[in-house]
Amino acid sequence: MKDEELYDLAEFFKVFADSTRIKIISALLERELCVFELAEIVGTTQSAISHQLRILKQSHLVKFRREKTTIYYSLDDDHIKDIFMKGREHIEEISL
Amino acid sequence: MKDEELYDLAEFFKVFADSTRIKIISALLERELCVFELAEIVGTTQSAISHQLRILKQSHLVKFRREKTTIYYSLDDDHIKDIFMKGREHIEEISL
DNA sequence: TTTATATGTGAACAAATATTCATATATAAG
DNA sequence: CTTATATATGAATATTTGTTCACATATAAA
Repeated sequence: MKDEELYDLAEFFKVFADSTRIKIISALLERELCVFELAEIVGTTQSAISHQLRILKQSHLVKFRREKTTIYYSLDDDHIKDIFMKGREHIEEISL
Repeated sequence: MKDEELYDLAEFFKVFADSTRIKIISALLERELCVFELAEIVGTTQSAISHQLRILKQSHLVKFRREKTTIYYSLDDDHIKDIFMKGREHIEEISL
């Protein structure tokens, strides 16, 4: 595998490697949510969420739809859930 | 899911989120390797590899066995390969 | 015990990154 | 056009993190 591909792969995993973003992903596993709701659930500011959503969009982890002034975000891809779950499994197993 | 679990999950993904470590993981998908070999393959110093291997050990991503003065590292868990592969699939799909 | 080889580690520096704050933009309603 | 609401963004700051360098440790052979 080429160095460049491996670099991109590391960049991709960086997106999961932050607790704010992983909380956003976790919340979106349940249902689509707007920025305001995400801020409440995650427990941070609207601005912080918006910054992180930009990263999640750029990495194609979330998609969104607009409804009047509200923008609803949801997970873009089934791989996201798969990877999230595999991570959970690993953590469960090592803590047995 | 609890905040603490989500925090741990983000910590876990941080391990994949660095190009040196992902190169180490990629190399170990093929076969077990010693520190010196890893340094050559990855293209960095023995010290840098050793530092990163410590992180990989702490996260239970690699295991090792000693043979005289040489220490051979290998992947510890099938989840590692699964997660690696899912990441690859995602990247392939978004670049189509 | 001395020497050689392989690996581990602490401190320091540089680079990357998340949040905060203030402000900007976008959409819809009046 | 003005106002209200929801979201986005730029700059600054603080924190985290990876590598380098020098040195320490571990194992085995002489």
